[in-house]
Amino acid sequence: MKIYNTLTRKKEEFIPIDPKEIKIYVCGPTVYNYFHLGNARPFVVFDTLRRYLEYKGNNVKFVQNFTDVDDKIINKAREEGVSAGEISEKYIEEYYKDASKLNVKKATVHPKVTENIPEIISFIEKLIEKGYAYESNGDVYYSTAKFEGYGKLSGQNIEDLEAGARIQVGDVKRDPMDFALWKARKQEDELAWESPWGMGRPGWHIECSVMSNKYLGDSIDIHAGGQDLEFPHHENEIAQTEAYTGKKFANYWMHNGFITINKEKMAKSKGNFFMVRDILSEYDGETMRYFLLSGHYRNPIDFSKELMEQAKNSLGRIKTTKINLDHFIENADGKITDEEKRKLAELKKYKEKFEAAMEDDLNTADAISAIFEMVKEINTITDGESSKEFCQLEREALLELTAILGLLEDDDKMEVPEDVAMLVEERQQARKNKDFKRADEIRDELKSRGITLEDTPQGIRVIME
RNA sequence: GGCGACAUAGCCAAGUGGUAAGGCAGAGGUCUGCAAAACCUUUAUCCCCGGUUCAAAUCCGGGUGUCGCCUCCA
Repeated sequence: MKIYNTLTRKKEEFIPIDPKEIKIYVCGPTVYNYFHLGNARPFVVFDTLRRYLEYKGNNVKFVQNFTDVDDKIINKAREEGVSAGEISEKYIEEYYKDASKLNVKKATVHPKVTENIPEIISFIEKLIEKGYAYESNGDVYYSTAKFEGYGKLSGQNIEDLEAGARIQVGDVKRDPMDFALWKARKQEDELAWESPWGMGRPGWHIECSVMSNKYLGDSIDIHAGGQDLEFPHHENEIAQTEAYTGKKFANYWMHNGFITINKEKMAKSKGNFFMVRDILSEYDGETMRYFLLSGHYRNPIDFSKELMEQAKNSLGRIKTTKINLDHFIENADGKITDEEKRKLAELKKYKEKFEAAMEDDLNTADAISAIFEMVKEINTITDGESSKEFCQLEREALLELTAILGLLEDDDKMEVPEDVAMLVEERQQARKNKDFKRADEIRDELKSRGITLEDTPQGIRVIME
């Protein structure tokens, strides 16, 4: 598989450090609110990466943290008059709910900052010992000038960054580019822990270095996150971890592009964001997931209602094929014929195209096109005459691919309610008696309840939303 | 000021040297009591200029436009 590596700005063949266990770290959410669609993109994209690697037979250790110590959490707790812990616990729960709607699997480990304070403290102590960090008034700062490779991920150099002059120069820092590893407590009600430098809490960047190191070891295969984390967050992680271990931190750095609205980045600070929770009231999670995978992960995707409608209709085409197969399977019989075996073998070419696309830096847009080609083929070669076994095998072939993208997993077939079944029966009688007026009435009535009736040569089909 | 990304049909979107995938929407048709679904047909020389090459959407140079990072941010 080829992966575009931000570190080298090139697509590179992916070679795991230990083929028996691929190690991936993805920066997770700060849990002070529901997450918005922009936050959702890396969750979905890298979940898809994980699914593909697992589909190819790999064992993947996937770590995604929860940042449960942060100014924003503390502020929210103050606003609501509850503890920071209550806020973070609540939104961790809500994260799982929304993530599950998006078919994002749980990580192998979801570590929290609050559970790793001793590790963070000893990590910082070692950085001080090695001369990469210094204490100042109860804070601890990382000395960027000490780390030779600083800027290698983002292509920046310290002089240019300083010239940017957007960084606050404080008395406490020796250099404007230095960043906090540990922050002294400023108010009594702040979340704080005992440390060699007094009461305080970890800075933002150190947590990912520590948790990645603790759960995945000194060197990992892939570190991923949104493009906006490239600098300074990931740059700082490299500086911390490599200073600490003396080894290369991550071999591959992957960054997803932004979700935009009217071409502008969706961000909480801009106020132009849509919570996944809110979008779910209008579109299901799979539609959102499809939407997020319909373009290449490194390109921006513009969010709008119109595009969500397109996504819904597109995904609907794939779903319909599955529903059609289900219907054939229910009404068909028999073993696969030789002719059908030949046709089934033809479907392999779409699987090959799908894999080739995924191998090429996770090109989900191209992979989806392979699914559509397969869908068309299945629609063409399947009818009421097809054997049951053939239909079942086609269904498997289709769902094998959609599962890699985390789509078509909502398989909860709803039971047709008694009253609906009776209306359907009445309509069938009406049609038999050529009372099409009554038949259409019933169909319209059910339609208004979100139930679609379709007459097929194999009998009536009831589709419920 | 420094660093970077993008520009393909009405819309979305692949394609990084060999003559434009796929989807949505639209139009026409087949099928159907009518619908739906499905199938068939139909819609582009790839922002502009110049260069390299037998050959460029694809490489190089220059422009124009849009966006992002450098500050919390996925």
